[in-house]
Amino acid sequence: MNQNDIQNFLQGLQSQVNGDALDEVVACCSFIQLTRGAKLIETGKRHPFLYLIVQGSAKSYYLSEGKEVCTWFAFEGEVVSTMSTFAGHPSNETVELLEDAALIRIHVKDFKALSVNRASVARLITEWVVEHAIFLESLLYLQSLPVKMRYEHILEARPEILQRVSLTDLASFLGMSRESLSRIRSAL
Amino acid sequence: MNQNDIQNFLQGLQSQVNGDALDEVVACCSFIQLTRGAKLIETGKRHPFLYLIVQGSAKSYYLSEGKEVCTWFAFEGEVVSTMSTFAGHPSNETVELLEDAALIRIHVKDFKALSVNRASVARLITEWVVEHAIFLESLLYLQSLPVKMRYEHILEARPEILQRVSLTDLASFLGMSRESLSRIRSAL
DNA sequence: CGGTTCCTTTGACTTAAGTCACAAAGTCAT
DNA sequence: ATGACTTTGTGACTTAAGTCAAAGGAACCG
Repeated sequence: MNQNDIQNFLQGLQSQVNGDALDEVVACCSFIQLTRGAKLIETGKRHPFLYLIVQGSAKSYYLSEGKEVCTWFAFEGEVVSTMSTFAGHPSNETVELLEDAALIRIHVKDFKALSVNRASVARLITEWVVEHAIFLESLLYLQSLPVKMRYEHILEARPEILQRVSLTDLASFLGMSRESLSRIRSAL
Repeated sequence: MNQNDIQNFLQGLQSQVNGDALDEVVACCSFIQLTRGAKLIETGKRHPFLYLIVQGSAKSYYLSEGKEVCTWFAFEGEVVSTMSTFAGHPSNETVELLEDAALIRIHVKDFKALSVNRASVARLITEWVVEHAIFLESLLYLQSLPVKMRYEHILEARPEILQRVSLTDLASFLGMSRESLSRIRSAL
């Protein structure tokens, strides 16, 4: 994947960054390929990159009393980052690839620097962050439901997750035991 | 509270908005006073204002199966908004005053318009949203704990909440029944 | 191909937290 | 104060969901 491919991919995401600003964004992108299990972001470390998934999938999780608590999954076309990356804090979460993946990596510092002079880039950043915050609100809502309804909700809202994620990771994401998820699923 | 007072209050918040940009921000602020129970934002409505609490407190909640689920409390010096306000969507939540309050109201449209030419305002917006997103992450973590630990955590992290919020609202915020909270509390 | 190992299913039992019901204590207006 | 209303506390019981344990399946490797 070269600069041109990256540019096309970014354009496909329908952002409002165009023309010169887009060229400048592309200039802080690089294309990388990593294998299943690779960690994009690690708990406790500052991590200066954002990623865009071209191909593959990832999960984010933190450890609570030794157990993985999965907070989200990401697939093709989605932005992978944690709020810590934007804030410049050490990350609370680990982001790990579920499959071999092709990614566009963006250096946050460069990207933020661009936003100073390019209002369209600043807007893009705000838009991503607002979107992520709304997503987090939806997760809180999800967790407030009884477990069976959590599954039904995700079955409805993000059926693709069920195809690509292990029962163990999905159960952790839904905040229930693997056994409970297995039972809910077998009861159709 | 006049323009000058507003300016001083904003400066006290230590933002990086200064000089002319600050004057422009102040120009889209107005000062209002409302009584306990007033609703700053209502579920299902678009709401074009942000609020800064000068004096008083507020809670945000949504209804789930007829019951209030409280998502946060805000006190003096805090920004009150929902992500829907930033995104321009109808709100998922209702924000209601817990006490009579003095507030600075900011028109989001004006504020956003300012951010186009004032990078410092754009940064401030992003900063607020990032902060809110990190806060939402902490709520998700809170909800993943067993109920007793949730109470202990809040006792540790935000003891002022316990003084100013009813047991009913606190229980709803902590995702447990009033009875459970009452028992946890009486067991010290 | 057979043997590890990992992932999922199923069953029996436990437990954390909720519900229901009622009592006690506060708050407020007349 | 007195009574009406709201908020908080306690007890008995129920239930949703977790834990533990064992057994099938699928995928992985020499």
